[in-house]
Amino acid sequence: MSSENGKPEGGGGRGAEPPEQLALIRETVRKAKVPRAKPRTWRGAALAKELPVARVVVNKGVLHLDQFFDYAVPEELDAAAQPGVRVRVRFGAGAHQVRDGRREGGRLIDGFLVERRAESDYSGPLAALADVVSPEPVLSAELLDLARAVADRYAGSLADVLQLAVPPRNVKAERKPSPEPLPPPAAPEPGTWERYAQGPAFLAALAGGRSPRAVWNALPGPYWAEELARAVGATLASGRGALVVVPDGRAAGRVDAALTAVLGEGRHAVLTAEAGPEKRYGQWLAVRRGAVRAVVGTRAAMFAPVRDLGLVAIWDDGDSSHSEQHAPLPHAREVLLLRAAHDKCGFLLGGTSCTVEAAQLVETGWARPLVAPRERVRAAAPLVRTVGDGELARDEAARAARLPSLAWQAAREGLKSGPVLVQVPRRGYVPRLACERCRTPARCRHCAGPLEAPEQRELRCGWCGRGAPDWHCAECGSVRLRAQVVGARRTAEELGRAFPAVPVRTSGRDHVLDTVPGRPALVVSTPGAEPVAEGGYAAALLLDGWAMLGRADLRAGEEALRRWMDAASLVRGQDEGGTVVIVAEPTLRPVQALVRWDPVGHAQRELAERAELGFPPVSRMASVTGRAEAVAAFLAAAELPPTAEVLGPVPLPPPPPGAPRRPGDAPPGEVWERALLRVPPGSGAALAAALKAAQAARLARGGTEPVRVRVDPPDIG
DNA sequence: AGCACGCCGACT
DNA sequence: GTCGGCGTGCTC
Repeated sequence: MSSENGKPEGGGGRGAEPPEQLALIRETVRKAKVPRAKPRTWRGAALAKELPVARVVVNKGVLHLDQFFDYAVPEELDAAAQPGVRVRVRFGAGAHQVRDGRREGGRLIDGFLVERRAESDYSGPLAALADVVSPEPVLSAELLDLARAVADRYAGSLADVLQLAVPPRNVKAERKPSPEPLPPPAAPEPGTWERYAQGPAFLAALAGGRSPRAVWNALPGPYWAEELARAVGATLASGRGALVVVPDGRAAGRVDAALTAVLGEGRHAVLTAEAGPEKRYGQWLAVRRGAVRAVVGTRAAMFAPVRDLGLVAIWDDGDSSHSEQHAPLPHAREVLLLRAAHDKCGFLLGGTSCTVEAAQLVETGWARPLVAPRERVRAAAPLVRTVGDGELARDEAARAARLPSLAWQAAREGLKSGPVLVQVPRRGYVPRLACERCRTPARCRHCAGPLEAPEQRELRCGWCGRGAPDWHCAECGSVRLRAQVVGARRTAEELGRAFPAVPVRTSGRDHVLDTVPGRPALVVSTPGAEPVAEGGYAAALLLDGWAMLGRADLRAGEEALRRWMDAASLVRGQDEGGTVVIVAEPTLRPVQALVRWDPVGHAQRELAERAELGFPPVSRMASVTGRAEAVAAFLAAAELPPTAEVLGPVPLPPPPPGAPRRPGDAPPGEVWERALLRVPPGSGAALAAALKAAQAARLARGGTEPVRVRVDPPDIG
């Protein structure tokens, strides 16, 4: 909403006074009334005759420079200096230095020209544009507005968002002409959208040029990609463009194939990191130039400059890859929501599971549910059976072989008719070790970190990396270790031994399989890496129940359910005998939701609970982290909205050494604190603005001490 | 973050 | 007088 165009306050007037009287009078008058300046440059080089002022956003992410700067347009750059082009300008203190009649000082930096104007409201003399990098107008007014809105939403700077939104230039790609745009296709048939009560109506609305908004709970099975493609096709048929954001390259590949099947070649672009910079920029340019009207891609594609947007869609919004890793850490779902609101276009949020945010969109009435009738869900979903602690304890076979007998049974049955999926906890190759006799976890003598035996090699500490060749149990003195958590490879080995006639395949972090054939096989995978099986899996064993629910995180339940459902969706429906066995307490809410195949109900209950407790997404939160004094000083200086509540600050546990540093983590050896700020619905923008202002003021005063501000912090206890 | 300006103390 | 310390503020 708040578009602070140009300078926030007229801080001008006390620049170097011009020598001659007339100018002095003009200057005085201007100070008293509306400040306006004709572009004067230092050596009076010839300027563009029309609109000689260029408003520029400089490519510096620093918050206190988050404003436009005006430059004079020299005559020779007049034609090229169009809104949206990349420019180079002199920027920085000392830019007013005049030596030998030439302006020096100020470094050359990149920026975007956002507007040509007749006058500047800056009172000092304007520097001239140094160069127009390329005539390609990469920053449209729409993209600028979107970037501004995202920056405001996340208390970040426009330049930071633009860095995410506009890919780096590639000369070769820019020189190549984009293909000719094709006329709109005919609207596709609803196809498998018929399975959803409102499915055909949703497509018809898109094809008819309207902008329906839906939260779509997808039936398990492989049709979601094609359904997304049909929604895109319907939008194209209305003469508008469409954008689909998916969590990873695999999903992008599936939607890509589906789009080709539904629309034919040449109608869509794929924007993922996998293509090289030239190809990627070429695709991006084809979209910007209007040569291609449909886009599928991973999170960076959320900013894709699709012309005349009719639909934005996101698949599996609970996947953490939808969170951007660069400042200001925006989330694809929120960016697409901003686009849908601003462009008044259609919106489709789909997934097998359901996030609390998705449930909220339906609850507030902003989006309509797009769901299949209950009996259809029941038939399409596999039969889910649970193995709880009680059963596990009574189960001789489980204790002996680390797998409950129900799981053995399901595997044996399933393998008669097809592949069986085994979902095991992450970090499969590095099992946690414990004393074989008394089960005391094996810890490092120096730092108490967990000991590991990576790939059967020597024992060492997982935190500090020191070797532990002479380990013995501190409790009982035993020198023998056992794996406490059975890793993917170990499970694979054991299952392989149990079913010697069946091939075992693994899929995990560094080796992800895309598909497996429909023949009997054991497919061992970590969450998120499950390959699709031809014809669906006959059964799945979800062995990581305890691990997923053990995390102390607001989202632990939702996240566990999502990963289970993503795996279970690859299993045949119960009408075809598909079975899932999950090792987890059947009384737990997410486990029940899986058994009943009711992710929407689960999300609704979570939402109600969060509303009651004042948790996001009902309230909006932000975190402020840094050293204790820095956080305290920041909070004292910030003029927070009256509705804001400050929680903490509390010490932030230092991440274990060796763990990958994430944004907001303390540097090694420092103890940081974190304060959480909370505002009720409707005050999110005010909170972000206050935080941004406080951070800008701090940085402008030369604050070098790091204080990290994050809107929508993930994993809050 | 740079980088220049400004207002204080010690020097040829 | 003049050089240079670094504290403060600005960048079109």
